Amino acid sequence: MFPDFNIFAGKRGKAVEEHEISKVVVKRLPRYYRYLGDLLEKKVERISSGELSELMGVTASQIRQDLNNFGGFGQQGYGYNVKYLYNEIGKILGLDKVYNMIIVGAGNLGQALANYVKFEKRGFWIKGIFDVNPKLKGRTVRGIEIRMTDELPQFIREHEIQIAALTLPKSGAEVIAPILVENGVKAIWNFAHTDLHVPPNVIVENVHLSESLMQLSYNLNHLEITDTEKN
Amino acid sequence: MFPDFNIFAGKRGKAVEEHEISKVVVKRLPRYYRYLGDLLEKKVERISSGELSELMGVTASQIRQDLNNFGGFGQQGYGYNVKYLYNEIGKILGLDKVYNMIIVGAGNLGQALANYVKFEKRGFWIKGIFDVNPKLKGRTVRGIEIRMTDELPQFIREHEIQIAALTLPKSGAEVIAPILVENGVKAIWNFAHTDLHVPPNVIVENVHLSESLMQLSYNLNHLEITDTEKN
DNA sequence: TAGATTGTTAATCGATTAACAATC
DNA sequence: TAGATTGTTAATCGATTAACAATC
Repeated sequence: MFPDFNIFAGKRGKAVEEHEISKVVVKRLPRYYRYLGDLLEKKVERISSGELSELMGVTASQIRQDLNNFGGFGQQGYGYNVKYLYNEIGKILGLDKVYNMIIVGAGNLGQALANYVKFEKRGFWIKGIFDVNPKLKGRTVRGIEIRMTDELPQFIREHEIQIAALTLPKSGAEVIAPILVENGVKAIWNFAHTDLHVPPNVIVENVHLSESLMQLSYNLNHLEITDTEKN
Repeated sequence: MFPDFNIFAGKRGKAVEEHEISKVVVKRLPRYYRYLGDLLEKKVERISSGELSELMGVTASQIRQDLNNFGGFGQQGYGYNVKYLYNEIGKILGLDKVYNMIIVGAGNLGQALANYVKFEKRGFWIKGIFDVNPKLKGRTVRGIEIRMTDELPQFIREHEIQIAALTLPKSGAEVIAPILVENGVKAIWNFAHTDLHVPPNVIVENVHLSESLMQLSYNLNHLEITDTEKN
């Protein structure tokens, strides 16, 4: 009754042409990916933008617009094949590839990242952990030896590291970032409380935890009047 | 030569009236706060929207528009007094208050948060750490004892906990969230890979690390053509 | 085929930038 | 006062939502 899965395979040709995708769309893709992954686990085969919109609390229009930035993944009268769409978004996000990654800063946060096994499942391989503190030298986290930061240049080159997570204090991060870039790191996942200055061909993705907590605190203090009055 | 600092004190009256501030403005406030804090440390007394815009890489217009959502903090011909503006944004963000906080999930990430001393400096006091794993019972992190989650209801009530950081796996987080809410927690800092469903008067601030890494990976794979061709 | 739902265009809404009069 | 810079209005730009023809 519903069209065969294979018909989807041919559709991708359409999407090849490149155009700049807005940041806000890119930000929503991982969430689509997560919901589709959950649906896949529940053995859901197909879903319409309407159903997905209800599930995710966004408009169906937005879902269709977002997806059509990358090509026509759906089918009129049918909706979207969950598995196919999941895989396609995975490819768009670059999750079909493998990345060599290091963690610089072996404190609690760095170790938390190192221990987060799921990253490796998604193709992000942690090849090394570095710190400035000589006391940590030689210790291991999940089998990965902690090295000193003076070994960084050689290590990055030898292991073709593309991604570095920076879980150091501000001052350390600012010293280390240029070293990473000089030796070929293409993307920095920055947990330090500072805006790193890097060449335009290097990606910086910031995770500013204290800023996130401040947003929470703002919202806690600015609940809708009707709610604050209830108390 | 420049007007006395005290003249600023009277300006706040203007800002009292309430209107809904857009999410994107609120998101920028902590960054302003960070830059102003840095300027303060450098003993900078005053700054114009033009100078700040250059420092931060945003337009002066945006800075002035953002600030004027909350009132007139500047002075024509002078600019903004750094210390005053820093304090005012702090108040807007609710950083002049004190919050009782717990961490639920004593894994690496939970411990990383517990060890992050700066939160306490900003008024976020960590009163307890909880986990489901009985092996962790009684251990301490930075002097704070790890308790079992069945103690949560009583603890939240007794210590008037307003904020809970959820550093548990998805399934645990979904079970714990309603318990937190029932017992009076007003805001959840959610690190679990799931969208929590809570009543509208409860704040949820999400930190989805894997989604952040996916954004990085997207950007790594979609650099400007000119850059990718260079290689 | 008829019904459902996409892909896409057009309308609306909101956010950013520009411009400038007000004013310190 | 004259110069500088804000606060704010108006213009532009971009993102979201609505609507519907295309089509499976």
